[in-house]
Amino acid sequence: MRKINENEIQKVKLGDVADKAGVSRTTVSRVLNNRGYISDKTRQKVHEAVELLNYQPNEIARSLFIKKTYIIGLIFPTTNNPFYGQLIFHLENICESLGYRVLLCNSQGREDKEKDYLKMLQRHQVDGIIAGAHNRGIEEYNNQHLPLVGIDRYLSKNIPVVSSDNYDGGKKATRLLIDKGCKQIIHINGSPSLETPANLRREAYEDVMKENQFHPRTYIIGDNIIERLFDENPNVDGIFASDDLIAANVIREAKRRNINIPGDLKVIGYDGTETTRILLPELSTIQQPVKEIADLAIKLLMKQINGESESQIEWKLPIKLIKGETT
Amino acid sequence: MRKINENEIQKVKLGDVADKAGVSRTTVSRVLNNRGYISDKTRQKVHEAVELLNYQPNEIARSLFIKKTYIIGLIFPTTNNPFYGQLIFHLENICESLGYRVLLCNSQGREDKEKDYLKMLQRHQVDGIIAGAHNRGIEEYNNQHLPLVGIDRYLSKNIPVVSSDNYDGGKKATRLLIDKGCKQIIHINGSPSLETPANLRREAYEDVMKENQFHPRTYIIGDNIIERLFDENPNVDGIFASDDLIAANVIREAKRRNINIPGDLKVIGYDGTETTRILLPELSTIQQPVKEIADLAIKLLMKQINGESESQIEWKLPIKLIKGETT
DNA sequence: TTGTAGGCGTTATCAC
DNA sequence: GTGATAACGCCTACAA
Repeated sequence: MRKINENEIQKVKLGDVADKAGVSRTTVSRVLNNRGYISDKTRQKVHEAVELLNYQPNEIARSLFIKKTYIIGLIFPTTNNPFYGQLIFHLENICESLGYRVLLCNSQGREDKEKDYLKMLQRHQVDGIIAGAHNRGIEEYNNQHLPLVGIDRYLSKNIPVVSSDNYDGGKKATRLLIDKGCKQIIHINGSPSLETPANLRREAYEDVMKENQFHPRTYIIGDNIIERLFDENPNVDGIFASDDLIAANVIREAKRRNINIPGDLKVIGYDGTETTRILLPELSTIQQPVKEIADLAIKLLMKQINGESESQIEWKLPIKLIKGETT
Repeated sequence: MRKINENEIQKVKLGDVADKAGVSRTTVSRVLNNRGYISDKTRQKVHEAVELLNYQPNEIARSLFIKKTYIIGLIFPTTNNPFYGQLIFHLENICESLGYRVLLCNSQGREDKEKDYLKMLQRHQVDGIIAGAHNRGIEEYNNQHLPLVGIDRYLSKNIPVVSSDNYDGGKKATRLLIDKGCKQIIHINGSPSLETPANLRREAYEDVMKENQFHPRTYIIGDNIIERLFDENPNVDGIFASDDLIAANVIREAKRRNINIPGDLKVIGYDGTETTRILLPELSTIQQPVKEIADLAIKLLMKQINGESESQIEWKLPIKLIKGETT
């Protein structure tokens, strides 16, 4: 960069390199992009000029011309959550290794924000979007001629969804509680109206309960839900929470009520993120294969970006039961 | 968007809107950017055409012309960490409210990655960068004529740094342990060669220990550090960990060794993120004002972006001591 | 009040 | 091998 005057900074551009090297801009471009025939002498002159001026190509101008930004949009509720934090870490990581950058959007589970983000990402000409926000279906996703992948979230009819095997997770969690002798098992989950594959956790819970002649009872996350659960079910002896943070809250409330875990009450969560494993290692949980989910999501997105076809829509990755000390 | 053939999708552009509305591109641009005088009739015609074609301005082309992208680069070690996850959440949030988007970079504490990211962000013409990666000083930050702010991290001589009042935090943590009767207090911290304000936590610890005629002893994070600490200090009765995750690991190891907390050993962490408060609510800790840090960092960055001057370099925000059940 | 023309920094096509 | 030149989609003087 060189200063024009005290306030304005002028970036070095292709033409400056060309002038310095005594060649045309075309030649510089060719050298930098390894295209066509270039004499070694010219190539070297150009490289020297690039070094000397510390030239950085302007990706904006480049993107405009090649109609590709190498930017992927990520729409998730929030990075302030161990599961999404870990997932986004891997997504960004993989993108980086493929030469893509990542535009981050925290939708906070708000439909209006998600729609705005979707528009914004399109205006910025992202090459694709991976979304996992916990919203109801957003019709805007339907008519996008844009590479799209959902994680744990149905976006639209033909958009691939990657998730852990939620049904299997729900089954294993519920069975563990039953095997451990629980008689009154309650499930806590998000609103079933959010059309997410996580609903399968509830379905599995209900199926397994019925198979075993138990009465399923699901509490929907909301204000004071955990206190209410305990108040209304003084004999509850097993709780399957649909994520680890809820499980932690259950454990705290149980402690407050002097309910012994796992003696009087057994608790199992869902997610099994690295953060949870460190902060609450004793929690029994269903661990999602976060990295594998990220890998697959990117793979499916890249297929779309590269115009390759893929007919499978739903992808379920195996979960792992972690037996801790809370069951 | 309209299809040209089966495979190619052509985006709607300004010219298409102009044609549809029967005006020039200039006029459409003026309407959309609210510039100059436009008759109500024309304005309406344009808006109708925009609706009809579902036109989305191409921000890439726009950025190229106005030489501003409204994109901020964020360089942090990883979103897979409660503190950074929460911090990045707030940073993104505030940016969004100001009309800026965020390009996320997980440097993983690797100097090479951080340098690459820095170049990449410049090629993408970001309007500014906020970095908090845990690296040694990277000289590339010196010669950037680019708005820059560090969080808990000295980037370069004249780049503003925002952090919590680490010295005060270290002081309060150490004092709490002393007040609670601990005699052999050990501190665990990252490498002092990382030039981060977090070093002040150690300094404060050492100062307070000396003031009280105690012998300070700091363990540097590394392999099996916690086991070693316990092996080498069987009488340790107080541990001040420089973050909550380490504190959690200490607690786990103590449990494994049947050391009673807080009876035989008192533990205090640092950060006090929302995630920690949920997963490990009993932990005593020093809570950082994460949202305030984010607010201030963005404010300082925007000042630079808008060319306003600001002479203060170091900014320390007040922490809060949380007395839990581990002390 | 609206349109024409030129340029933002890069790349690709076509000459030479 | 290399160099003009015309895009990419948008915005803003300057004209009309």
